[in-house]
Amino acid sequence: MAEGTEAQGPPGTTAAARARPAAHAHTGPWLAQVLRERISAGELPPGTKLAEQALAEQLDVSRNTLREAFGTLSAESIVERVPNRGVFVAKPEAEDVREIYRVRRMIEPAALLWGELTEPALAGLEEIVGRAVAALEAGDVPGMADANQQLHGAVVSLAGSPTLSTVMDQTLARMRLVFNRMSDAPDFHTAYAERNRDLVELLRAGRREKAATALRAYLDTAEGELLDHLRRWGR
Amino acid sequence: MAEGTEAQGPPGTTAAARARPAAHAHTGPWLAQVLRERISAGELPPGTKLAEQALAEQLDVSRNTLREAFGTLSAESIVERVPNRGVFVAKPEAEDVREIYRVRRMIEPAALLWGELTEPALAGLEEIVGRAVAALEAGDVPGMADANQQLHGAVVSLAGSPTLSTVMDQTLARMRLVFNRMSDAPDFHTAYAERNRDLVELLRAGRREKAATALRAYLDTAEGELLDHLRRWGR
DNA sequence: GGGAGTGGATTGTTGAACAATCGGCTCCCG
DNA sequence: CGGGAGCCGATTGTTCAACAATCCACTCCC
Repeated sequence: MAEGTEAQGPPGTTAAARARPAAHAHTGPWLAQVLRERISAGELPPGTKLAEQALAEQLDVSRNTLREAFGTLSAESIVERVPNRGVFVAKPEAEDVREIYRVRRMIEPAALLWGELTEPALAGLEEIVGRAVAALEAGDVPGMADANQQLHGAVVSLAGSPTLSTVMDQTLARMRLVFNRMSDAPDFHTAYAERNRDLVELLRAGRREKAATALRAYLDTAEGELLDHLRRWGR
Repeated sequence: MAEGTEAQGPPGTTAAARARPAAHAHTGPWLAQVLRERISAGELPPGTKLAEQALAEQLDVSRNTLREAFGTLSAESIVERVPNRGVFVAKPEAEDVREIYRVRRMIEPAALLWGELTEPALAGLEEIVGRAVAALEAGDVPGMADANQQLHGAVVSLAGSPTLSTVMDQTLARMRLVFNRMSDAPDFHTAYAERNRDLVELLRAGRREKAATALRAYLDTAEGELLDHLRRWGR
């Protein structure tokens, strides 16, 4: 998994320089996306220092442009900026986990209660649940994690609000950081596939309040387990 | 209200250069804040083009630093960046108003339903309502607008989540842009002071579901009126 | 009168320079 | 031998100046 999917390549004509959208258009956002992917993928684990000069020449962009990308990522809490010290890949603590779940406990049930339950949206949710169950039976843990995140993202998208979907995406990115912190990630998602299925069935039946309540309980226990594992395993 | 509160002054020794936090620490965020205030205050009305070179020398910062501030503001949807064309003060259209209310209709009632109703929080809400009523009786329209925004911000802060509070702050900033678009702002807020009072009373009585439902209805009508006025007066 | 072509202005990006600050090292002193 | 003050190198924060790419408006030609 080292080549092919990753858009490696800066503007210049040097080393690994290919597949960049265009020379004179948005290198900043492109760069931010590259870093996002590398961080989510687990290389650049939490706590890693991102030195400006080194990274700039490795990615073959100017220090200025790299700085712009840092600004974006720091606004997303994916990266932490310490004045005069540098930027580091965010290293979520217990408080960060609590904040993540505070957000999720608000916007996910809200979307269930008040979002627009169109037929295609419901079908989409069921499709995702199907994939999660398939991954479960195949023992494909990363696949389950993926499907799980997609499901919760799809739930929020019921609200029909790009703003809230963005917030949820960023929150899920922070979740990935939390998982990256725990080197031995137990199969957190195994137990949740079933819960997700029940959730979508409640939605299909139109029982929104019940679904919202169940989701809140679900998020409560998930937060608790995560905090436990963080206490025991996370440094 | 032209001097004293505004932190005018860049790094150099030139013209209006005073009261800057520190030379070698965060001019970017400081600059973003200056622009935010100028935009919210109504100078730099929606649609204004923010030319890099002109603004840079007027504020006595480098074009690079100004660019960083633009990045921040564009992430907040306060400013719109058009590639190779420049940045403009955001000019909210009907769709933007709908998006604003989609967000508010989710997170405000959610905070009412599931936020933590501490005694000091309730007292804070009541205090804001008091100020709004006072402003109403004094005919102080800007004061009412202020209190109104503060109230809704305080509602969301019941969720206890910095992330959601930030989202709400940015959403309220976009609301201010909408009002700035409508040169003849009628007394939108007059009718809402009373509704706000009822809302807080319901909360005090512990009737959260009722409060949430009322707030959603409130937001619906507010959105409708805003869209009407935008159709008739906007542009 | 309408459309292609051209010139000027503005943005996107880079590179290098300098000041400020931090961390670690050495050296001195008790 | 231990501990703290002071210095040095490395990194970050900010600015300046240059160049390429793009767009807008104007002119000119048909």
